[in-house]
Amino acid sequence: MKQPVIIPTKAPTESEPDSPNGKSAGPGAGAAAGASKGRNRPLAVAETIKDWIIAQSLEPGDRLPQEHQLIERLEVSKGTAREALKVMETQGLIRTRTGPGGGAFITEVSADHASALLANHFFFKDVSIAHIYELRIALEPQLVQELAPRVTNDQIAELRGVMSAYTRPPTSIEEERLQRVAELEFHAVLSRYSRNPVLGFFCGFLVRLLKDLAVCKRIYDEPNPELRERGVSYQEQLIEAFETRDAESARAIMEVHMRAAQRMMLQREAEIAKGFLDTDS
Amino acid sequence: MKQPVIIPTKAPTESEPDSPNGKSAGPGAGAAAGASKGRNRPLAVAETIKDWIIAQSLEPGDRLPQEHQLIERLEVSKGTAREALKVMETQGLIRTRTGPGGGAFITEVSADHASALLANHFFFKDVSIAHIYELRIALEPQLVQELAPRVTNDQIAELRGVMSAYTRPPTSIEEERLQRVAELEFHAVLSRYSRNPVLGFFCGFLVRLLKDLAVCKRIYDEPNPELRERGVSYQEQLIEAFETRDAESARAIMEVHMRAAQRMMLQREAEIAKGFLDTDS
DNA sequence: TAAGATTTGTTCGTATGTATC
DNA sequence: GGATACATACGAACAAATCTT
Repeated sequence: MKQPVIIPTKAPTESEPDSPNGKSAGPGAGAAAGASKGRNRPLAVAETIKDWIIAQSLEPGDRLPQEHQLIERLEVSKGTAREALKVMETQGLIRTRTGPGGGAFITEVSADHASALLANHFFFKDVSIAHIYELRIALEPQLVQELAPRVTNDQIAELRGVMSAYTRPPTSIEEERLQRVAELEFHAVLSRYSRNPVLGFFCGFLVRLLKDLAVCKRIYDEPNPELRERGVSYQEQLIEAFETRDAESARAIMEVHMRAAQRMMLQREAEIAKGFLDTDS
Repeated sequence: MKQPVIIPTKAPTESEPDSPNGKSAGPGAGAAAGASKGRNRPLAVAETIKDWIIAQSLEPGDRLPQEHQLIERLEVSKGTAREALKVMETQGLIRTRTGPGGGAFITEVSADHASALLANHFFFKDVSIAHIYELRIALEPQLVQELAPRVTNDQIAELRGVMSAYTRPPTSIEEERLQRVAELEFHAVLSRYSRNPVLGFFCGFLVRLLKDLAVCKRIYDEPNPELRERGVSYQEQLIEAFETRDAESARAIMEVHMRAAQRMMLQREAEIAKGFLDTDS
């Protein structure tokens, strides 16, 4: 029983009234409503198509009308229709295929795609390691607490599989870096198991943000055997708690783990910052 | 000191993973160089333009080259260039203006825009009131705890202004609904004050999600004087805690408030569901 | 107020690449 | 390999918006 909870709606267009001229109406205003004739911008066309999707309760996998049919029914040119489809493709709502039987198909917006779009929002902001860990400490214990009572044996096996990538000490710097990434993958997998889609997405996004940030700041460039060992130890404890379906202890383990990781990451960040000051310009 | 923390990244396309050039790629390098003819998709063009932005450290407000210049330098047709710009506009990275001195300008991706894009990801998922409140309980107390010691008098005044919209009992059903929305606005404003951009965004997004969901489920359609009074009372207490810069009590107040609101929303949700079962087919 | 310049926005006709049969 | 159906790409001409004079 699919329930579309959110009305997609809403183009970003007219956000800021920073231009003080009281220009009114124009094609920009209420374009989406009466898209039958005349002023049709691609965004309005995209909204109209979305309305169709909602009205007809189309689901992922369903196909949209063909390009030339869209052009007919929307009374727009090919270029405009293409731009509208491009908008929807960028939003992750459709995918197009060429060839017979091809066309635009509705797709679920994957977490990956949504993360990439969301990451743009933080591009010009100053996100720090501290910010991310503040949230991981608040959310990941909650995540494993809810997971523990209902985690399946298959899931536990998958987690063990991820862990197997870094149970052995690394033999090279490159392997060290890969192990760090795999360690983060453990948490990414955890977040995918969440029954709360929002919680799962938030946790997964934080991991992604951390990965970008860590790589960007080269925090993973140098070995840190202590962090690795403690990380593995905590994750093994967590698996044990999962096996006994012990929610409370899973939560406690994750909380301790997160706080320890936070301390170490911040310390490392500070060291690197100092290093830059010493050696750099 | 702006620090771009994230590599912007990532088209969803599955076809051609172009050259894995790092962030230090020059303007010339990239997709356009190799494929002057034939193989140039708008997405690749958009990525190339993003690479330019990074390489030249362009910031919000800066202007991109004009359309015809892009066409020249990228060796693509007008339609393709336009589609590429449309992609970036959809992602919220640029805004275009017509007329002399017009063109494509780099913009920060607003929280509103990012929220709208992210909401698409949850469109086909079953997000419930319970899911949202689980996260609000985890995050909003954290938010006000960090806010309390450093909240400004202006901010307190703004919060009072928002509250003034619903301190009086509503005189009509319509006013009742507007008051509920204003009450949510209180939390949206709070989230904007956060020094942690990720925490702020998460809290704001939850409010948005809740608003859509509540409207969708008609939870706000019927009066609920108890919820209103308790909400106002809690918010007044919170303002008091802000005035004394008491972080701990701000956190405690918000936690109690969130749990109370959760109980009431879930109860209301259940009632409505029952009502549907009774009256509906 | 009005005309002109500049730049994006839209449309159309046509050609080409690509996947299926 | 050929035919078909479909998206993808190109370029010229026109329309609309906005700034300047």
